[in-house]
Amino acid sequence: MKIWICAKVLSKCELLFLVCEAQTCPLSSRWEEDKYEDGIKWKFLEHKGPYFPPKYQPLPHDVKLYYDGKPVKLGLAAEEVALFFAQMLDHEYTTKEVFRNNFFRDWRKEMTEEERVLITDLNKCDFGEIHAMHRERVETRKNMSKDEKQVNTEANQKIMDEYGYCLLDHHRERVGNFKIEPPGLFRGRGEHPKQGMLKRRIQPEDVVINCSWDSRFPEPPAGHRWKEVRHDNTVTWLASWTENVQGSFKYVMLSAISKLKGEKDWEKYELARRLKSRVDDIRLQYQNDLKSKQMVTRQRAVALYFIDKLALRAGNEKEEGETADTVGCCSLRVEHITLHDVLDGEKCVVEFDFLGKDSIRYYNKVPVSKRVFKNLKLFKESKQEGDDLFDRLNTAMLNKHLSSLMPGLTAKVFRTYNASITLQEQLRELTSDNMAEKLLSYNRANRAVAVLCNHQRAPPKTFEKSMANLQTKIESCKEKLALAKRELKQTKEEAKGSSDSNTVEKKKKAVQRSAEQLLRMEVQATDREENKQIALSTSKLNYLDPRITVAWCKNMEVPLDKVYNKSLRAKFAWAVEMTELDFEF
DNA sequence: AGCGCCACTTAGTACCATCGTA
DNA sequence: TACGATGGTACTAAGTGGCGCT
Repeated sequence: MKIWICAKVLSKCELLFLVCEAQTCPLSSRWEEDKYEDGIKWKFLEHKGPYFPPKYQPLPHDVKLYYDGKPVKLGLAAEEVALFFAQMLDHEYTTKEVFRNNFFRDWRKEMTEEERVLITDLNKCDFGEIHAMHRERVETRKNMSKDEKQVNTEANQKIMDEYGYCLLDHHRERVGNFKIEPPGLFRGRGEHPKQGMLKRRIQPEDVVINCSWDSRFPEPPAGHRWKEVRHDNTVTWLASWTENVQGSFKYVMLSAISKLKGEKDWEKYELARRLKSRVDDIRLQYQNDLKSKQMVTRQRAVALYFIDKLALRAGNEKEEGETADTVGCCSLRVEHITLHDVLDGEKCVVEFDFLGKDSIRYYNKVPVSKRVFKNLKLFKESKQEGDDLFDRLNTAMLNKHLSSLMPGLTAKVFRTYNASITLQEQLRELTSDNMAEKLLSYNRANRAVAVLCNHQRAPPKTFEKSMANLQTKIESCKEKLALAKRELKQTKEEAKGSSDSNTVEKKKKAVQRSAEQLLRMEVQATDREENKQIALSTSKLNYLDPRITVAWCKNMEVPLDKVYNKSLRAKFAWAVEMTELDFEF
């Protein structure tokens, strides 16, 4: 167990104290149990360990690789890796030079001496037969009967029952990712230099187990041992291993609906709310710092301005050649921004164009203050492509400065703060009375946040088609409405003088119904069009204080399940329970 | 200050179950 | 009943940031 030095204890306690102080609503029941002393995450932890993927099933004897036109029956190890490649043949990945080279290098490592001598050129390998077999298997699986699918579902349920839960401080909690990642070919995002490399099969001997010393330890699979069983209650993971492609750690952790994760999430939003009360001062300060004599301070001020105004990520340094070339704020290079004295009638425009996390492109044209603009010119001066824009700054320095302004403050808190405050403000502006329109308002507010945070998605493959479908429906609904209106008019005339108001009422209702239906569909069409390339889920899940949404739903009389699905409601159970009507972020 | 290690959050996509519709 | 669209979930990569060491 670690020994905690005083300075750290103080800062953490201070933060916790401030967080509790800032909290406006009382915590109820499950969320109310006392906190452990600093750094301790649990007192008791018991679980079944991770679930290992099934071992490799050899190919049927008649399915072979062909090399240079001749059939080759590979040994088990090489065959498994060949199957990984064959399975991906429909994917663009397998045509990429880097992917192919990495794959081939790693594949050859799995070959026997004999195979390695024979197979020296990937282009001479014909995976056709293996690929066809794979396609067939996929097809068979797709065509399984209901009963067969049911058998699968039940088997999965059994695995879930056994491995999907743990005992943490007397509570039964769901485990998030209890399955060990199966072997395969590494699929990085963007132009990843390691794409195609073999991701090794994880053995129990690679896995470290973390649990209570006085719990029933998980059993390793028969004939195996764990790498280690430790009892570290300053961390939350149940099992961990090192992944071979990047050498990074992988963890089995609790699910997002667990108490532990929920509390952490709540603390995150409380921290962001604390920023709300300090942000004016902080902005004033970095505006001032733009004039500093110190270059570092000015760079820090401009970076902070970007992080605050544009919700850029911090931008840690990355090891060159190990990952795709992506950047965040502090790692921006001179080629990522273009300065326009005037652009489209606006002065001092900064044009951003770079790849961010997951190699998602960030493109934006932003008018900035003269002072920021002048500084940027200065930072770019006498530098060339490839040079850091903020050459005197890194995320550690930035965060150190931020934490001196407010305990616990780091760059990412600005994203949480700006996302949540944007949602709250947008909801105030956009709200209307009809249910469909209310939901559109909510989605628009959500969308404003997603745009701010640059949360993108690939347009759904069926987008154009389903849009067209919706349009035809709208057209036919329009006709229906017109017809209903005509009928109403006619009925009205016929009913003149007579006392048949009943039929008129009926027709009126029909018109109203059609009109509502049409509106609903038109709203839906708008919503979907605006959403084409924007992912709402990421901000909903990670950036928007759920209490804003819960309070809005209560105030607007919108059922919560219209905006939060079951898992979101579970994840944000704390907010559902504690949020009052007058909650303000 | 800089680095490596570690733990944890944030991210997009592939896949799957379910639903409404032809 | 078969089908495609849709929403939800599983998966795992890719970030952030703290900490201890040199």
